[in-house]
Amino acid sequence: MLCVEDGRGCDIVMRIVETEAYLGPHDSACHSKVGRTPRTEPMFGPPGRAYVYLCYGIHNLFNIVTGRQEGAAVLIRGCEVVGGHDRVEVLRSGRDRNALAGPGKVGAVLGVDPSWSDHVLYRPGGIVVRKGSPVETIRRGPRIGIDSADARDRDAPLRFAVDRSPGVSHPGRLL
DNA sequence: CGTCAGATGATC
DNA sequence: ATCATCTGACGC
Repeated sequence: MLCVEDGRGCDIVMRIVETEAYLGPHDSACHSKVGRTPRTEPMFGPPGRAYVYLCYGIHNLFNIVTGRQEGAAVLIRGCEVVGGHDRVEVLRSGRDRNALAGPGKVGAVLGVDPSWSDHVLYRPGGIVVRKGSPVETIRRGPRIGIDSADARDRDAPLRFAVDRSPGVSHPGRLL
């Protein structure tokens, strides 16, 4: 679960339904492959924090840093909005009420930009990650949009999605 | 259903 | 030059 606490009683709550794993410098699809730079530095920091970057000059993609100092992170690719719909609807152009299928949409609703990198996600305030309920079926498949990676990394099934959730992008590319 | 172009800007 | 995307426009 992902909670946005704007401090005005209009919090947004969303269920994470699609993710991708980026394993570290040895993963040719992972940003940390270039080593420590101003942009990738957050990935080498402590886990449980955010890594946000601007993608294609338009979309801010939201990641959760996972490894200790290893440059690993999880990209949040899809969510279902379960609370604060009124707040969200204004921000979205899509028609499906609570489905945020695609990392750019998730980032837009979260209202993040790269200045959110390093934000602590396990304490109240701003954006908080909470434990959700167990899920019936999780499907997996290759990651999306990483064609320039080595074939081995490109084909690795490191994308995970809740079966039949409307918040999952590219459902046809799951195994 | 599929593919494709264009928008758009930080990065190294 | 590259790029972890989205949308709308096509064609089948």
